[in-house]
Amino acid sequence: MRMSKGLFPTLKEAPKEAKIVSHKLMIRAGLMRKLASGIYTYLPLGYRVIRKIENIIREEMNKTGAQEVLLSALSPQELWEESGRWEVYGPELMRIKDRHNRLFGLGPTHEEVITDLVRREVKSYKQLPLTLYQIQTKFRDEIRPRFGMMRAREFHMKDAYSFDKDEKDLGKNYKRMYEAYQNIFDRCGLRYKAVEADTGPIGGDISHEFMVLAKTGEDRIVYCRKCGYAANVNRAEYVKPGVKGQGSRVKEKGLKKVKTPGMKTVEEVTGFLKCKPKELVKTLIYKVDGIPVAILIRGDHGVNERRLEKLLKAKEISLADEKTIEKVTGAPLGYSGPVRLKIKIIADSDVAAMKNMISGANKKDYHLININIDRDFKADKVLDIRSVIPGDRCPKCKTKLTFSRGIEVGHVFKLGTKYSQALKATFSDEKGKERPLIMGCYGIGLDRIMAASIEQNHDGNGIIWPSSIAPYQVLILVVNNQDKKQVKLAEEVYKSLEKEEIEVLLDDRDLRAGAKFKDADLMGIPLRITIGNKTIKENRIEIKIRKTNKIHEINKKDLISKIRSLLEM
RNA sequence: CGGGGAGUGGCGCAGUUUGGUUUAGCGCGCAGCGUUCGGGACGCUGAGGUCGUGGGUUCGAAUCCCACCUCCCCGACCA
Repeated sequence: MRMSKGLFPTLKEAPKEAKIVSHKLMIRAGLMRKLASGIYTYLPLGYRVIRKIENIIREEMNKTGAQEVLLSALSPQELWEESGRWEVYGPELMRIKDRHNRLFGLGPTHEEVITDLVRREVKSYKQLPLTLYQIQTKFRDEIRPRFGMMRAREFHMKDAYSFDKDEKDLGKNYKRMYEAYQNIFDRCGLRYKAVEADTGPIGGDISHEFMVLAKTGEDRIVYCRKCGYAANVNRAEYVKPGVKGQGSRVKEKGLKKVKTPGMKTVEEVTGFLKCKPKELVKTLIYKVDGIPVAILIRGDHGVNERRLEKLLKAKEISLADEKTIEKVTGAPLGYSGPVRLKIKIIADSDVAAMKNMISGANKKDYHLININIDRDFKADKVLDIRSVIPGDRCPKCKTKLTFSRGIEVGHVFKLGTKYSQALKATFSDEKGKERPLIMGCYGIGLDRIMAASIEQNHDGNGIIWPSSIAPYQVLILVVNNQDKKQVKLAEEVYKSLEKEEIEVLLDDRDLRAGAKFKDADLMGIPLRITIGNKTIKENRIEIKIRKTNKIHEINKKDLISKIRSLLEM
């Protein structure tokens, strides 16, 4: 491609709305432009990257034996009602009406549509296992789109769905996909971790997220450097470091009620009472299988709901609504406390070790100070239910856990029969018995791979693409466009690369050399061939590696082989 | 949705506090001519703006008032 003939709009300055590097660089390098909040247009350069990523994914998916389909983005309300998600998904599901006033959802994910397809076409265990995938545009009306393509309302996703006759086969499929995902992210040149994850609104039992390690990531993860254990903090297991026997020696002070008008949150209360969050106890009212239970957790800790669910052997837990809280505590949200509470109380073990704690008084605008366990209230159970904190150790090998931030680029789930049961997608097994299909689902965000790659691979001058997803492999820069010799040589080199099917960009724009150099660095093409006076004089071709800044000067006849070997590095 | 900030040529900004001295300005970019040409050159000339939108106040509004729209940031069932 000749740059003089195409659209390559680079910018010296990024628009002020862009806050993180990948977003800034994607706009500056002319990969995309914003259309509306969370909605973007891909320019030629950006779309080439997306297609590169798409092809890597396609190749790896096909290797697993999965087949590619294309499902409609638009799907009828009735289908979503069958699964219950027309309600459950909430405002994040974009809905539109057709001219007959019939409602449609714009697909944020496609479990319903694929399950509908398969329930019509698959009748027998002989047709299983079956895995279908698609690479398609998705829509999610994000509560707050941000960071450019990182959290957009319209984005691109590969979603795969597996159908099996039993759990064992699902396990095999899950493993196959997990490995395919590793291949994909390896090939894209990302540094990532696969972590144990929560299943969220998609549902299912087991799931792993693939997290690209980056400071700007929205998720927090922990991992063990020694044994490789890794999990999202919201569900990470841990072993507490040895507890120092202090606390027991602290003298118990007298219980006191204090007025805290309008102070509800930990921040407000600690600010008002001039104390630290760790002296406070949060009394969270949960519904455990429908029954209200009070969970006591230290002010600076969070609840690991996954753990709680497991330890209580509960099917479903969730925070109670405000009405339930008022009924149970006799006070509005923000003033709950354990003293004289009539429901079951479960305390985190860190709370059990506290003395003279502060909590709500179960009365509006009042808190209690110097609360002590056993004296002022009794906990029905003491459990380790807080979420992981720095200092905690690996549940498998007891090494201290490392904290990091991650960008979720992929997620694999074992769904089980959640959707097949709701949509009555069944098959006949070997004995002729009708059973629901066992499902798995597997997603990858293409745009996020692109953004995450930039987060991990850039410098002060711009993007540094790994050659696997670079929009072009080589950029030829003509230093002086007026110099006929230079132009002629550049054309010659350009044509020889094109002939070899090396993806090449020729910067033949009528700009000064400096501007072209800046743009070349910004766009991050892995190899740059500079053709200037020096080239002509010395009769040697100069190749610069974007990543290392290393310059190779070679004879013209070795050009192609040198480029090939440099690209394979 | 709650809180904060911002909308002035394509991009980045000044001007708004105290309405008139601005014919609305600057840098970059864009067009033409000339000189230049290995890391965002220089000179001259020029094009491009309903100052987010709609009302209002006033002799006079980018500037004051009201309403709305858009964009960005922080937070969101953690009491």
